[in-house]
Amino acid sequence: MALYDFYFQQFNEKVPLTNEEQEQIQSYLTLNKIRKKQSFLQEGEVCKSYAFVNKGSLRKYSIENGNEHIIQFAIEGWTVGDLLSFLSEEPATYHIDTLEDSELVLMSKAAHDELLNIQPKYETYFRLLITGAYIALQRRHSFSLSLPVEQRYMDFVEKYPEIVQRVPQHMIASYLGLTPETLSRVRKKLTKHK
Amino acid sequence: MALYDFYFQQFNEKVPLTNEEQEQIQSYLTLNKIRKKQSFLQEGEVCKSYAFVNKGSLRKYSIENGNEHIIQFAIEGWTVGDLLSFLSEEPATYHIDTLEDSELVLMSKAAHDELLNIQPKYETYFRLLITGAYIALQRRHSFSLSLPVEQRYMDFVEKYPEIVQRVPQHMIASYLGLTPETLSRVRKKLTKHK
DNA sequence: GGCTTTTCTTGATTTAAATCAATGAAAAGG
DNA sequence: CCTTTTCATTGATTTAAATCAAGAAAAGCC
Repeated sequence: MALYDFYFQQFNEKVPLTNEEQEQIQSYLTLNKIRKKQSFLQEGEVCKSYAFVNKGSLRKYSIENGNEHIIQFAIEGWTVGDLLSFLSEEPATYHIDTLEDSELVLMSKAAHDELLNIQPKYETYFRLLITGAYIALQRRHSFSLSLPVEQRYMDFVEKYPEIVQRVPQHMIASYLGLTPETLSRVRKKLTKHK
Repeated sequence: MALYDFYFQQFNEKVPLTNEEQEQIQSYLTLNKIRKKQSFLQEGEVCKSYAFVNKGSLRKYSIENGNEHIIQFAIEGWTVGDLLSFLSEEPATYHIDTLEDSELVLMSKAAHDELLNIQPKYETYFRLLITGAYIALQRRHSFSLSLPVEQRYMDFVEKYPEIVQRVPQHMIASYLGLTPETLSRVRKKLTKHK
């Protein structure tokens, strides 16, 4: 079915699959539609599925005494979930919800475990997925330690121009660890010097 | 040989190996001794090997206009390397050097690639290694966005008491994204309220 | 042991960002 | 369409941490 085309397009870029393998893996996937501003995962619940974003956008965040801190955005082609909760089946420490009407391709924990056992290419795909995420996160953390706010914002705009278009500014501020007011002032300064 | 015992002890905790498998993997490893304060990797070089710390300690850091920012410490049982550089064979963006006399178990890129192809258990080991590192980094990044300095320092002390003993305080400050002066004052405040 | 270097602490001052407060603009929703 | 939220900007003030500066303590080395 065309429903999983995008998922397998991304998969094949990492690990090429035969048609049979693709059908095998597809049988473990389910589709899930969620409307805008609905919760996909709440802190304290177990993250039962890992999600690939077919359509729409989500945010992952933590809440620390009333303040939301956005950890990650996910748009089409990205995956999202609370990995620790998913793998260990312990309560999640993050919240995940949709920013727009979304369509998710879900891999349940049971499906994930079984595929790891029976389909080496799935393990390779997952390894590459996590490796990429780790490298990106390390870069991001490193930047947040060493670069001034202006450069961190410019880097974000350059790297994720689509997210800048689709996500409210105050959420990007939260992602960068700033208040909305500060980001507004940073932007003002940057447009002046351009 | 006993030289690799500690490496395989850690490996077996993630993925149990038979003696034959262990010997097979061992034939791809090399041992490396480095004296205190020597470089293991410099920015701009390609990270030719990923290192497991048998003995000693290292730090990974970036330099941004003269300022060092410590990304990671590695003591016995940890692994360290510039993962992006290692996998892509592009120039490293990080520096890595020893803090004490150290002994490293090295896996070269060629060995890594070959083992991934011929020994599924090595792939599983590596997947679990990176998965753990990713989860830990996400937690750390999340804390650095949301927790006040005091709690971040307490969390560090609780999680890595050994590193606190062995590493100069100003490097811990750098790891936490603080100046040495600020960390000194944070510590003073914490001992008072205890 | 004494000398040098590194590390840590403390104080005074500056600076960057948060907070507080208000207004205007845009988007969402009936 | 109008009303209500949500969102972005701007200004004034406060606050936390960086910076600047100096001295004390500890560690490393001939």
